[in-house]
Amino acid sequence: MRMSDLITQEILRLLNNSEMNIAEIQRNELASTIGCAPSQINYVLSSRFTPEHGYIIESRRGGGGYIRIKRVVLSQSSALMHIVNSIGETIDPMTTRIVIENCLESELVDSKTARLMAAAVSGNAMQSVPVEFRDYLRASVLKHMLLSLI
Amino acid sequence: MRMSDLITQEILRLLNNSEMNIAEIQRNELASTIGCAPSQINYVLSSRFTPEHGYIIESRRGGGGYIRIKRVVLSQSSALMHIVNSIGETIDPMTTRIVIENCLESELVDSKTARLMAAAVSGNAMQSVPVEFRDYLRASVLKHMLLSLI
DNA sequence: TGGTATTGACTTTCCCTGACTTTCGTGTAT
DNA sequence: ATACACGAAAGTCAGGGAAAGTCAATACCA
Repeated sequence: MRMSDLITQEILRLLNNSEMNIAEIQRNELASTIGCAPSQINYVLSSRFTPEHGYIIESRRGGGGYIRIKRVVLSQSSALMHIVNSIGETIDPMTTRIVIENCLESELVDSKTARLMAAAVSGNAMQSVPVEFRDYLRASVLKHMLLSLI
Repeated sequence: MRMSDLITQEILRLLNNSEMNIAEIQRNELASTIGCAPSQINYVLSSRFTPEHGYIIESRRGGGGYIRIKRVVLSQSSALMHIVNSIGETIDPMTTRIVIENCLESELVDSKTARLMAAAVSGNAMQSVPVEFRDYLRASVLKHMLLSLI
């Protein structure tokens, strides 16, 4: 059994025990009970509990710090998941516009949210990064925004 | 529960009990009822009740001294404009978090919108662009999103 | 042999305290 | 009245400890 699997298992166990689908851990504590390097926890989180996998992570450093893993529950959100999964590594402005309009028409988002997302990935907003990165960036930002709605 | 959270809670309670959005405390007294060093109060004030967060502090030393915390309420659009203007060419992740939390606390945006914006400018979303561009990008995206709300 | 795991060193963020400083009000001597 | 002393607040700052984050190097497979 690999360590990363043990960690994954433990986090899933915590999530299943939680009504709210929230697991809150202390990194060092979990690392020592499992017996691995603390940073291994980060590896597992960033490789298996990403937004694409349907999880949201938030954390806090310092005394009394924590890492909170939220599992996203699939319901109406499966449609959003589907859209997210349909977006590849990159996306051009035109397709982006279409995706957002589709979300609006299918009432997955309201018009205010649609405008917000459009603003976030607009050409203007991205002028500060070189052209060759923009399609990657747009895809990533768009996906993260959509997942945050779940 | 961390001390800083207790202090924060107490100040917010006082603010909510006040018609005028003003909380007046005596530093040493509050510190001793909560059970912390007096300077801890200053820490909390300077880390969580800053103008950035929408608060104004005034105080007086000596006998009968006090600390007065005022919560500022602005009209929505002017508050948003103010925030946008306060964001420079670049913005780091921590400040970003504060700005978004501030918007949330002052009810300029709802929690869903806050999450969306946070997702859009998250480190994860920006991993596709080189580090040296990220602070510029974050500032630009954030400002565009906020302006879209007006 | 190329992707996945794992580690450890280093960094950053956050919390908390205590020693010291500054400011303010008040009482007192002149 | 004036000046001064003293006590009672709040302010500042350096430092230490506790936690999480990052990253590059290495080890381990299929």
